[in-house]
Amino acid sequence: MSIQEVARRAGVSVATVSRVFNLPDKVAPETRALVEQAAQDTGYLPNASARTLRTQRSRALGVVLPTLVNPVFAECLQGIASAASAAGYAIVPLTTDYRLAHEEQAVAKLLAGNVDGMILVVSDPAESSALQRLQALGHPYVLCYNRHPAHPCVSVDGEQAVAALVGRLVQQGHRHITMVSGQRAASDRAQQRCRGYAAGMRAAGLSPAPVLEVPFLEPSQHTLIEHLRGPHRPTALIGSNDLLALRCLRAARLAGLSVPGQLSVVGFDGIALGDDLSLRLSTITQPNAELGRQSVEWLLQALQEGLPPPPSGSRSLAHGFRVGETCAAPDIPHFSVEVC
Amino acid sequence: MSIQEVARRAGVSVATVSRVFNLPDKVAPETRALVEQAAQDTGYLPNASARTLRTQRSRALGVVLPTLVNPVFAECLQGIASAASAAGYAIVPLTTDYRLAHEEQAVAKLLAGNVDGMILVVSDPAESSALQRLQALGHPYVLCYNRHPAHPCVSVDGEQAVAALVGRLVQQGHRHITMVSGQRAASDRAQQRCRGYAAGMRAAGLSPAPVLEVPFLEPSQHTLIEHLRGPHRPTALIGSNDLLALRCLRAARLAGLSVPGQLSVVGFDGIALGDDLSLRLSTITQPNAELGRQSVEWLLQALQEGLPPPPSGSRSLAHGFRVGETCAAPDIPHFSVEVC
DNA sequence: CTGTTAGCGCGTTCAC
DNA sequence: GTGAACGCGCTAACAG
Repeated sequence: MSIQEVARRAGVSVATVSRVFNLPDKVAPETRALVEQAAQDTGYLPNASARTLRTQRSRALGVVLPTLVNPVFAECLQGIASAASAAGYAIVPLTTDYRLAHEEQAVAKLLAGNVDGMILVVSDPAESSALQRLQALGHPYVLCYNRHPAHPCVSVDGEQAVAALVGRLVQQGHRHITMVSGQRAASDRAQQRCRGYAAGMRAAGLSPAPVLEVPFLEPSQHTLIEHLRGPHRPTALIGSNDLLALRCLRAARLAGLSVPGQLSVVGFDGIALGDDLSLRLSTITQPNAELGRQSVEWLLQALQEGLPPPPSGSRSLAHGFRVGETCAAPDIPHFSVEVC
Repeated sequence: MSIQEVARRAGVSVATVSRVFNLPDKVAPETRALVEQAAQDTGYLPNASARTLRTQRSRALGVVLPTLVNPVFAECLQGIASAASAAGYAIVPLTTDYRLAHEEQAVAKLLAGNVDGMILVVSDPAESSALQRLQALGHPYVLCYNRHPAHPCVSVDGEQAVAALVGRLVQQGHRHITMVSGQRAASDRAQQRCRGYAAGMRAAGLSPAPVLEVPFLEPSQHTLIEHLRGPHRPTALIGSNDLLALRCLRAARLAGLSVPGQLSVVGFDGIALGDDLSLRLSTITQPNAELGRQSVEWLLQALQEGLPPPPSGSRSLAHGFRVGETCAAPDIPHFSVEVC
């Protein structure tokens, strides 16, 4: 079922068949009908590889993500997938499991795979050799979630969001707020959120506590519980992402603390699942699917214009705040008593 | 950076360059080194489309899933992705949003996209015209999660799993158990699980209650809460999937029932997130990533052998049971008193 | 409006 | 062990 066969059956040349599929109005209605009929009969579908080889466009986008197991990225990929699909593009996702080496491999594979462009979530744009390669090659790409002045990014300002959140918590009566993060410097996002925490605390006239680092990949509540039982027990915990916030909630329970009475917990990400929990997770929400969608749209637009998306076109999407049920004024402001 | 360029720089013919990449031992070590050097210098990567066009193999697998937002499928896709990647295959995922029409479109797109084979999760194999098409074409594919004698499937026996679960609940003292499902007949999986419920109840000498259908896509607790406040309040709820179970948990809270004291809740799927909740979700676990992995392996093996995976090769993977913290013996067996 | 033809980059016979 | 040449299926110039 090649174009040849269809041409033969329709009694026309291959060029005409090609036109019917690519420039339909350049062909007479009658012949077009003829060709379409023949195509129907044979179940003909233009061969993507041949078309790609000839046009040098694959209509495929590469996507590089840390993992699909974190719903944030699954939601984002869903946004990417539907936007791409709507535009007639296929996507080729590759996950890195947060490993730097995998980032490079992924980019190499996609480059060899003839994708027209790539959307990636890297752990840290500043450290990524894969990105340098892309940039050097002039290959079109957009970063998603990442923020860096030298790269085209679609992201949310996590620093400002967390700073604002801290202000909100302070206004609610919280004074002892701990930031909980995954492995230090694991990602630029985590770093930015931690910076926002520090900035927010200082803006409120409080001194930032050290960031509590917990192993993100293995599910260990140990560090958290210890911290919650320690002498400097906070009244609020900010999870650097929603998955960490969930872990905080569990740690609170294991430590015998009531939420949000004795301990408030707030996350960051706005995964859909958080809204369906027994206690709806309070969190800073990101428009995850929309981040993906806009990345696709920008990338496709750039492809059409023939040059890679410029860093100067980077955009920040607005975050939101889901009030939820895991955050409230502290029951007994046991520390603020001293302050007053 | 085509094969031509490399050949020129290495002072050999294109055929030799090709051999270096495909049949390395068919070329003299010295010339090979020469070519490899030239390839390094130019950053040459064999063009995937040209190779596909020539060999009629794309080394790409299509994947059709309902959605990525349900972690079950995200976990499965992760398994598919890593297995495929390890074998040197790319994947092209397409989501259907549980829409039958999208299933056909997805299959059509993948067919046109020259994938070597497909892995799909359809809503119901018996009703799927997309599958018929695949089968008629003799195109290699494997169903994942679905179960149907006429198709090659990698799945878990949900019917038996739920039946066993009911037995377990009864043994714990539960007599009034309600099955909670999404839109009726939404999927063969849901149907099988409901059958398992009925079978389990009858095996325990109890009469199955009508399945409680709740709108799965919109988050509405209304139906559930009403049921929990009704005269025939059950002591245990079985969610047809983990997301529904989470909703049950929330409904319990809104209805003022304690879990697992007044109400036990058990899910089905074993999503990773369930294990990280304040109350660890009790659930029937499926090896989601493994389901994906095995689908890939079977499919690739079949591709190598040159014929589509046969329905007779279908395999059931073992399920597990996560004890969790949302299921226990009923506090006050208020109904079973009458029974005794 | 339609047909002829030349490659896109590669793998694979065949000679040598 | 290596090279020359053909064709995978398609699109884009160019003729007509």
